[in-house]
Amino acid sequence: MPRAGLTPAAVTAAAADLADEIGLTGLSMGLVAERLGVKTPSLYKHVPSQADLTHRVGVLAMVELGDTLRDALQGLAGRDALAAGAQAMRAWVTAHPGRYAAGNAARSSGPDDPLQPAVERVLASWGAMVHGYRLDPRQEIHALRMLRSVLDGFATSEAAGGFQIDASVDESFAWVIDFLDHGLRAVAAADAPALARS
Amino acid sequence: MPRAGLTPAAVTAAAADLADEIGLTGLSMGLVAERLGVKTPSLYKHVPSQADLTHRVGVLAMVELGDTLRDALQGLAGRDALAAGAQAMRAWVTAHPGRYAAGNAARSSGPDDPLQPAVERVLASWGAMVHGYRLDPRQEIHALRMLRSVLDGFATSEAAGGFQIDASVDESFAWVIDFLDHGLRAVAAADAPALARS
DNA sequence: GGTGCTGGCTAATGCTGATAGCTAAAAGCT
DNA sequence: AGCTTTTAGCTATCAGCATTAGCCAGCACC
Repeated sequence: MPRAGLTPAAVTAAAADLADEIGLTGLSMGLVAERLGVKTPSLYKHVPSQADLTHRVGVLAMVELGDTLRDALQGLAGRDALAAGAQAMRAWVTAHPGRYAAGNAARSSGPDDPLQPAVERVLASWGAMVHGYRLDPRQEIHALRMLRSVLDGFATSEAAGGFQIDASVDESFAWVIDFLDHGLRAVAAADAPALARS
Repeated sequence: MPRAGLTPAAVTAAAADLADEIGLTGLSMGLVAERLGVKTPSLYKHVPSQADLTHRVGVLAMVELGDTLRDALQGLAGRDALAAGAQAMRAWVTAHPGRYAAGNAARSSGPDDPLQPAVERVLASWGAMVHGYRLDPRQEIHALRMLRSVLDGFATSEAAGGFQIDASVDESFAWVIDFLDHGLRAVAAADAPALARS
């Protein structure tokens, strides 16, 4: 019997794919093993536990989301960056709901946990989207938290099938981006005099 | 040995309390039984399965959240309603994270599922908050979805300990409410001429 | 005060995560 | 090539939790 040639990364990737297909809660070691053409105990040669595996899926999710956002924001600022980043985030979460759920559920479990930098990269992208509006620095953190809340809430609600009413979700999303853009521009404009005075 | 006098509602309440304390994922039939001073199999005389129990917790959550929002919005409109409703929602979710998680995870499982009306009551409260701004009716659904996204995203992120940076979450929340209020008023003002014209 | 329902119990099953120990495939060395 | 060492995958097994079966005592109602 030839070897399957698994690696921790391969196991994580299979688990992530499976999580996207059947949901994070439905994930089991048996299904991951079956997907890889291997018996369940073999997985433990590459991954210490199921908890660790889902943690790895969460890290993978944040790394991929960070890459996606970075690519989407290349060379853009202001409204363009907001629209592109938000759309990229929504599309990625819609395509990878299981991964995203794992990423949200993951908590940092040590000083050299790769989750930390991955999350920071995502936050940095959102920060860049906000920073393009040149707000009062003291307000940036609030705007960042709002942006995060909106994007996460929208993506999560959509992925969970929460938008039942018969109205285009695409249209709603565009409306939300528009709303945020106008609002952020208004905040920036209101700050400008104060900054000029100081 | 005297009887414990359990009911489906009592079991659900115990499960909800436990979910708030240890998290929805940590919930187990054994812990619920222990909390009630009973052995595990006894629970099945009142609840058909664990899946059904968590579903009941989700329904309870939506009913309670609906009541909370209805109470908070009594006699308020516009900015006051927005602020009161948002604060009430945030406080309730922070106090009952396990219930809320169950409510979000619950999917309607039949035509006469009490989850449906409970969710609709919550949506109706959010709808009332939005309706107070007198938007173009075609935009209300988008505003409602945005409001839902923001509130859900903010509460979820806070409950998950996602706001790590050393800045007041209270302050951020107040800022967000302010942002939404100004934005919604701007949208209403932009619509007003169009409505007058028609 | 008997009778039927019903809520709680103990015992047992099945599934899933996880460990122990074996074997054979790969990798390295001479 | 042939020998040794490492290690990936296997079978067998255990442990924990959800769930079911079947028994028995408390309580309601006559």
